[in-house]
Amino acid sequence: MADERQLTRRGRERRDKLLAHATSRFAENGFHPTSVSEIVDSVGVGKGVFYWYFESKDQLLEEILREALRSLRSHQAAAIADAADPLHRLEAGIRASIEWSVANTDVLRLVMFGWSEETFAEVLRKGRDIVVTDTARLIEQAVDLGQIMGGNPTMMANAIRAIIDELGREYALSTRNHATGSPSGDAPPVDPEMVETAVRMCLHGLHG
Amino acid sequence: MADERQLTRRGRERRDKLLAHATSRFAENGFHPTSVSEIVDSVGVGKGVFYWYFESKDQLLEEILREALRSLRSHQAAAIADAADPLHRLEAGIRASIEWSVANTDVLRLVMFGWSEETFAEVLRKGRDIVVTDTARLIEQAVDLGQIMGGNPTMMANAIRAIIDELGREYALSTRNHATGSPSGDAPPVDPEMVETAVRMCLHGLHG
DNA sequence: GAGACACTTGACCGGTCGGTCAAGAGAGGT
DNA sequence: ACCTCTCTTGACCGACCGGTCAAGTGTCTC
Repeated sequence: MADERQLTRRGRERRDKLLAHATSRFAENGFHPTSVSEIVDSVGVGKGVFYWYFESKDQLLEEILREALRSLRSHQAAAIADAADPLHRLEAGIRASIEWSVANTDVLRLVMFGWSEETFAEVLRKGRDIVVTDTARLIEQAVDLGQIMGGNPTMMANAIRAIIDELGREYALSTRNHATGSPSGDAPPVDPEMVETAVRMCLHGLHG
Repeated sequence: MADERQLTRRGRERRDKLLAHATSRFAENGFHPTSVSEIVDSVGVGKGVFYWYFESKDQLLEEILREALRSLRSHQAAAIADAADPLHRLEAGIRASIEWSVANTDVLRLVMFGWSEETFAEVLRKGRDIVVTDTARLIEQAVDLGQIMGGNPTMMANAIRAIIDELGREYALSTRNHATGSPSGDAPPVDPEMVETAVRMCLHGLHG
């Protein structure tokens, strides 16, 4: 598929359906073990359709990863809009990120995979840097206001992202309950204790 | 290869060499894109040799992952032996884990991959649970002694492991400098600021 | 030197996979 | 009715991959 094709509404719907099914199949079986034939079969179309909408299997995954970043950031942006000061914005961002992680466990698995191959790791690095920069900026502001102690903002932001990613995963990858079959958005329950622990660890560490 | 074969010294050396080369090739190219032929070629032996020492490509990766856990735990155990109280043991364990991560960036990439496929994720879950339980026990002890605030020890332990894993990765996966070519143990420099940030985030969070 | 056993070789096999393409089908516009 | 452009089909292809195996070679023991 060329960079940008003129899609009709029917076309856009097909494309989205392929994206959704691919995400769910990849998450369940792994990227390489899932063949393109498997994806198109699960949607019920011929193989050519896939290559009408996507350049290649790799490019499809790259798009899934990029779209995930876009979705996460917009979720964060919406969440921190109301908060007044940097510290509260940080906390709101943390909560929003956890919510997003729990709601997108499929994508989290793909992110894990992505880090294991250079092609995708490059995409993820760029995305990660953007999110970390966002957070680091908030940390700097909070430091300037004397709300928290100083330090290397980038590293601190990375630590926060780490907690979010991994605590989210505790409920995402540990149990094997990612979307079985069709990608129906079954809102998973967010464990409040987990969220509070994550927030507390980000803000106060072990000393609570 | 059967469960346990009687290996001569030469045999054990061959096996180790295959393990090391496989780890480095997997980390550089990804697990699936790296063929068994590529591995044996890089060692300079015939393909049959691989299947003399390992049951399958999958079983090889499982062994790499299990061995990684063993190595990490023994590194941790050695580090916390001297520390007197639980809190200092925690800190020593954190430092040891970061050192290990930075010294084993190749394996870290494989761990990322492992989470993306059920077969390997199962192995990783077991390993992760062991490490988390170790840490959670220390946290409980520290809480009992009033050294830190209470909470869900398992979740807190997960948060700590998260920080370690990810901050370690900042220097492992972000830059593309994993062992190029033969797996020569080139001790990488550990950034002291990174270690201190990680320790501080684990203990005190953003509030420093 | 003969036998036993650890190890090595590399051609070979069945199967799968990503990707192509010639041939059309649908749908809108005029 | 006819053209155009989006979309769909599915057989087909070349490449490659994990794994096998019959036929060896090296090395130790007695």
